[in-house]
Amino acid sequence: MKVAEGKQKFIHTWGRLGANWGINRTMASVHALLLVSADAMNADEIMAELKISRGNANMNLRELMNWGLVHKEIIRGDRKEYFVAEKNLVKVAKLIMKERRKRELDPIVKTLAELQTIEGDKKDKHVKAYLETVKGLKDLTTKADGLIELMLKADESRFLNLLIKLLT
Amino acid sequence: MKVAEGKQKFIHTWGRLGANWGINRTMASVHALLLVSADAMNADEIMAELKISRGNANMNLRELMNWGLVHKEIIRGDRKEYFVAEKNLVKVAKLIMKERRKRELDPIVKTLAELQTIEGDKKDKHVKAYLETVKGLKDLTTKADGLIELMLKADESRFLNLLIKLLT
DNA sequence: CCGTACTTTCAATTATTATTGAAAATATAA
DNA sequence: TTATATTTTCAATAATAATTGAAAGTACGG
Repeated sequence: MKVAEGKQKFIHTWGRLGANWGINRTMASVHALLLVSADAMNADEIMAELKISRGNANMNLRELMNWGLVHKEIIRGDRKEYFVAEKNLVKVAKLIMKERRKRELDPIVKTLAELQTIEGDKKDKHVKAYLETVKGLKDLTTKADGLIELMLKADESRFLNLLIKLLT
Repeated sequence: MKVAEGKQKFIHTWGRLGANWGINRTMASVHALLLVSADAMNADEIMAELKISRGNANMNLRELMNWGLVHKEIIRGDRKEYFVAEKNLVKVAKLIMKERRKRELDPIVKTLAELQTIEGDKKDKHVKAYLETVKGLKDLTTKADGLIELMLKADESRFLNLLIKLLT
């Protein structure tokens, strides 16, 4: 396989991956393109490479910057803005985890706590089924939150060592 | 808050959660409804409760069964089919992880291995950037796969102990 | 076997989400 | 400041995904 073909496939694969994870397909493609590019790229280059409109490129680049996955780079004597992706994929994974935790997990933990405060006969099987499910899910999200916290804090080698230890 | 209201909100919350995770909103709602219901429900009851069509209910129930999250229950002397959700949320989380690993992670690991086999000068910075990203992502997915494996294998208490140990 | 109650399928429709492109806003260099 | 290059916005449009509902398919009890 040639490099150009590999890049194409990589962009496609990452795009599909993103779509399964609540990330817009184009945003994931732009990210993939910048990840496999040696140099910073400007909007026109990205538009040409991915065959997308200026508005689309702009919007998705902004969103990638909001996630902290991409940043602007100024090149002296060039009016255009250039974009670079964070290439350390461990950092990338952590940024994504952090963002999703903030956007999704935190609000859910809060909602579940509210949902536990209902009036009604705790002996009634319907009330019981409800409360057990809500409690179970709250416990689970709390645990997931702890795991994410751990992954975000732990440095890579420690985390790897841990994994190895536990898998053997 | 009354139980009925709590149920409504729970179904809504779980539905939104699912949508962020590549699971169709209605499928998540049906799942939520069965999770908080004390008794098995038939198609008509589910349709009425969620205000969805028969076709929609049928399709999403089938998908939930494919995931192993819901199963049919036969009630003697009743021609209707009844549905029950697995209520143990740790089991539920494991089933979801298993299914998503199968559907997404496995194919990606395979693709990334292919993408590493390119022709070209490994000294060239473009080739280098490409290979480093692909390798980085492969390492990451392999690690993620190991973590999932661990979570699926480890019994709950061991996993909890581990977490506690590491968080303190 | 029937007749009937129920389930499944899927083409057509509706709802949702993503994308375009051109106008407005902004920034740069002279 | 002004002329111009570049970026941003957003209403209109296109693409995608979910939903309906009625017809076809199944299976149960007699």
